[in-house]
Amino acid sequence: MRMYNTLTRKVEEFVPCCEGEVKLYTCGPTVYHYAHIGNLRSYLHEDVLEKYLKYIGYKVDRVMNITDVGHLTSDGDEGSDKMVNSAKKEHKSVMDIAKFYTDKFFEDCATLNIRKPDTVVPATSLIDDYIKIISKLLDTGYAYVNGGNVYFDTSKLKEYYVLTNHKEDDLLVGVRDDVTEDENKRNKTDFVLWFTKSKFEDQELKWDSPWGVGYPGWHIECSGISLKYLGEYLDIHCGGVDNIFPHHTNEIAQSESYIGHKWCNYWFHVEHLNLGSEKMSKSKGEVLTVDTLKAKGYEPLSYRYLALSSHYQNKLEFTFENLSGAQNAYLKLRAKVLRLNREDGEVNQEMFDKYKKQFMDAMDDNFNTSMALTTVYDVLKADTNDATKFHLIEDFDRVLSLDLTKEMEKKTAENEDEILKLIAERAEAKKNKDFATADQIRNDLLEKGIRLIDTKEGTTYEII
RNA sequence: GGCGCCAUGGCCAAGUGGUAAGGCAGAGCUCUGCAAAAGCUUUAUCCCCAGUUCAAAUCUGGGUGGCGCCUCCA
Repeated sequence: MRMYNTLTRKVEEFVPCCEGEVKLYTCGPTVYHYAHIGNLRSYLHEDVLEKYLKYIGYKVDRVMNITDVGHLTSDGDEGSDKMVNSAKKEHKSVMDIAKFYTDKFFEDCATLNIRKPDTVVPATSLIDDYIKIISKLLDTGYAYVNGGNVYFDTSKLKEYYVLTNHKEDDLLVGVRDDVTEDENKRNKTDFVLWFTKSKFEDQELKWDSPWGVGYPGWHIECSGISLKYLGEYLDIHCGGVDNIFPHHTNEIAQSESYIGHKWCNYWFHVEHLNLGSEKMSKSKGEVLTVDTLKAKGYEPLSYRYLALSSHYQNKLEFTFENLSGAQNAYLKLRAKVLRLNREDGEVNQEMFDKYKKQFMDAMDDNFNTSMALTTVYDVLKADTNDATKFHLIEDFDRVLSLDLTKEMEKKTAENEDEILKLIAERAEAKKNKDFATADQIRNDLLEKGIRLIDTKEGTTYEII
């Protein structure tokens, strides 16, 4: 399997630290608002990554954090915590907010068939571990205390910008108007490990520490959680591209300074979903979520199909027009698969192996999900029996998770008897060449949201 | 200002040196009372200019356009 590694900026063969096992860490959500579909694009591709690793036989140990503390609106002294802001706005406690949005996040993931990692760790659960790491960084000279906060000293590193090509002199600090520069930093790339200069009014988010009552900086949690649950050697660390700098860069700085050797070998980053004209202003509280898609009548897995149809390293343009196209394609594909007669004979092993190889070649090539999807279409067109096709697609769906072989839920109308009676009346009318009556029945039902479908086997209906 | 990404038919999107996958939409045909569904058929020289090469969408240089990051964001 070959994958792009942000660390080396190359596509390279994946070799885990321990044979047959993969240690995978995912930067999880910050739970002070709903996850929008752009957030979910990352988790969706990470889900494919995890499932494909398992598909090719690895034992995968995956950990995800839940950021329920320490995300500041600004890194300077004026900062306030987003969790606290959210809680204030919604008149709830911080922990209530965190729980509400965490549950909602995993509910949305489930809707998109994104598997919940085995280990999910709230950032607030490991404060002692962060303190231990920070203490050692202070002891070894990688950190310093100034103005009440503990900072990481980036000048102590041989190389700080391991994930990007930045040069320190070129970095603009405070490039955004709403960010104030922290005067306590020795170097402009230094970052906070522990805050005590807090203006929080809410006591729930403060902990005692050797440096005073405060709270951890927002990079330390990922280092702490990962080191605790996955050990000192990590295989793959994933996240969205926007995490590359500064979050992941700082994680590497902290973790490697703490453990004293290389920490993570592969960095997997998912590009952004471009909301473009559909962009909804977060400040107005209009976030484009899975629920938004549902409310607009979309089948949520259409979004998964849309995401899989493009490469995770490319930006994906989201418009409802694109989603509609994906939905058409998805529903047609699913119907096609369900029409296969899975019992029509033995699986042709030669064909099975041939297409499985095609699928794996696509996925092995830096997760070319678009080609993998094309393989599904190739299977449907292949010169073999339905049983073989069905079992191939069922096999691929362990990774794609598009429910391709799952029976669609047949929605039964409450007044089904009545509808069936009308269908029979219409059939009778058609038989008598009374097409006016037949069409009248069909149109009447259509107005009530029932569409009739004529097939060779007779007429059925669907609820629109 | 710095770093980086991208540019393929109406739309989405593969392909990264050997002569343009696939899907959606559209069109035509078959089937059908009509329609729907289904099936078949069908639609491009790859932003521009120059270069390297027997051969370039694919490599190099220069443009143009779009986008991201540079202490909120996946």
